[in-house]
Amino acid sequence: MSRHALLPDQALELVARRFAVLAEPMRLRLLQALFAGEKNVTDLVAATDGTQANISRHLQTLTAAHILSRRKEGWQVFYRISDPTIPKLCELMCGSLEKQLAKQAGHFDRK
Amino acid sequence: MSRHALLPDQALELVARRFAVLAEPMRLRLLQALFAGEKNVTDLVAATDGTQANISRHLQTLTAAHILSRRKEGWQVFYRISDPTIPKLCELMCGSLEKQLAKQAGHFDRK
DNA sequence: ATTTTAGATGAGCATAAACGCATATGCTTG
DNA sequence: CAAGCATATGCGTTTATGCTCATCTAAAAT
Repeated sequence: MSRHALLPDQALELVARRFAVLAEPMRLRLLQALFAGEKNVTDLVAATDGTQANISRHLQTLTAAHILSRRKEGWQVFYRISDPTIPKLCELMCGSLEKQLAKQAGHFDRK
Repeated sequence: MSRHALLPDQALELVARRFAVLAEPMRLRLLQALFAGEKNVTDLVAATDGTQANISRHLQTLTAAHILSRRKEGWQVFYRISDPTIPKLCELMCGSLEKQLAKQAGHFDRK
């Protein structure tokens, strides 16, 4: 058994779908806001400067992907990051991007 | 200075765009094929069971994102993974998915 | 030089998803 | 039970992107 068996099509579809959930600036803004901890929808709308309708949809998307979890309290709904690998994933991605940009920037500095 | 400053909109756009590149089953198939090492286009077409035109486009996308690098040798073009964080990223993502699916499966086992 | 083979690219179509607007649901309090 | 606030959702429009078919470029061989 190889350490990295090829994933079947169906699995790749799932992985791709999960990456796609992270491939939206507004959803990344929401995740950033939630890195600090649980927040309700109104706060998230304020923090991300989006419309209530749009934020609500994105929260649904993130929750359906089991990246966020919902908790109702009174008439408010609180969301928090439920998948601990998400922050690491974002950090890795940012690191990769930074290195790449630094290299491109180097093409200008270099004399 | 906080360890996790909020990224500005423009940066989030870049991060989202980079996630989007990984959010395609065919591109993931290509990456999987390339985990084993450098390959030319014909081999990649065979390995992924796609059309030549489509594979070529996806290779462009991955190269433009600085995830792959190109090397021409005679009339062949070889591609290889140039960003070492990509495998880690995929591994993390797969792990996250596995855990999630295992949890869902548990909802059936549990008596 | 012509042919052959590997790879890239342009045009058109189809699908998916994000956004805005309006409206609906659901708690909670008076 | 009525009114009000927090959140969700239906609908239509727009934009982005993947796929196919056909054509094009470039390198190699004859």
